[in-house]
Amino acid sequence: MNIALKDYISIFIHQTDLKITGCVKERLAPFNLAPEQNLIMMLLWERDGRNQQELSEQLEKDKTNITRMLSSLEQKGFVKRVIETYDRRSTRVFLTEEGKALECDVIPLTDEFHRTVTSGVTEEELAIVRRVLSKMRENIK
Amino acid sequence: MNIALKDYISIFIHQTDLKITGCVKERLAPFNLAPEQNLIMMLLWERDGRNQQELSEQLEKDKTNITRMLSSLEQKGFVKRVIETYDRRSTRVFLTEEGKALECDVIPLTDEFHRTVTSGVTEEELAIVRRVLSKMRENIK
DNA sequence: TATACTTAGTTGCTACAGCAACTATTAAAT
DNA sequence: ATTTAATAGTTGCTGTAGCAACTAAGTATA
Repeated sequence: MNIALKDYISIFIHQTDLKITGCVKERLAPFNLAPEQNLIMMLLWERDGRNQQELSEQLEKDKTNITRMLSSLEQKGFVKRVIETYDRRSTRVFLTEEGKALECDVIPLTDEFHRTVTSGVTEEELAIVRRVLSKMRENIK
Repeated sequence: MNIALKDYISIFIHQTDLKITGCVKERLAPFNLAPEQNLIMMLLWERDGRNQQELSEQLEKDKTNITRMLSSLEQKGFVKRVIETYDRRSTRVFLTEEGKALECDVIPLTDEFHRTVTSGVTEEELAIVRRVLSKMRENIK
């Protein structure tokens, strides 16, 4: 092979992402939350009553994913969907009491995970990583 | 929100990975190859006759993924599976003529994509990104 | 040799991920 | 006012991704 697989930075990023997501999944499992479901919850803990459109934009995800993740979260009893009165196409997503209660357990966990992941990495290095990844996104836009 | 979603480097990496993979998917679509299927093909172009165990290790993927991706590649006519005579549990994976023929189209494409992604990024920056991502993997091992 | 352990691969399950096509509803244009 | 556009969300499809449990086959041990 002219270029080894690991030399493709895209593959390196991809595999790193998988490891990280796998670890997050493990840590969230006790709370019956999947990683991406947790991102929705984080947005709702900040402010609930958002519609799916907004969640889709904030998470840069296809709206179909949002639909399905919310169905799961609703089934678990963490959120409820309410049809918007003034525009019946739109649904607003609210936290249940159970969903609200998760925050105090999960936020410390994600913050602690962030510290674990970045331990031994300087602020400068982290800034460079952010800048380079942003540049890469620009490059393929 | 105390920490915005984008401030979690894990999420930033994840979203970057999704953008990159999405772009790779588009570019490979004309060749009827999905991104991860292409990784298998790259290993086979280098040397075919590998067994699924080896592909699994090289790609750091669960063996179930390998099984399913190979089924798809086999159905497309790019590879064929042959049961190993000396150990009938093992199957060796070989390229078909059609599979071999893809190489000369796809390798230049992936190399060009790599150049596109990394354009405007210095070798030093790239080295830092690799080092930091490796460190992160270590941190959660 | 018979039993237990190990290994290679498959199948079933859940969770993303995004495209295409669909319904329902609202807004805009003629 | 009626037709047309656009918008919000859902469903069906294919492709990852990994765990658990399984079959089949080979190895080790009593």
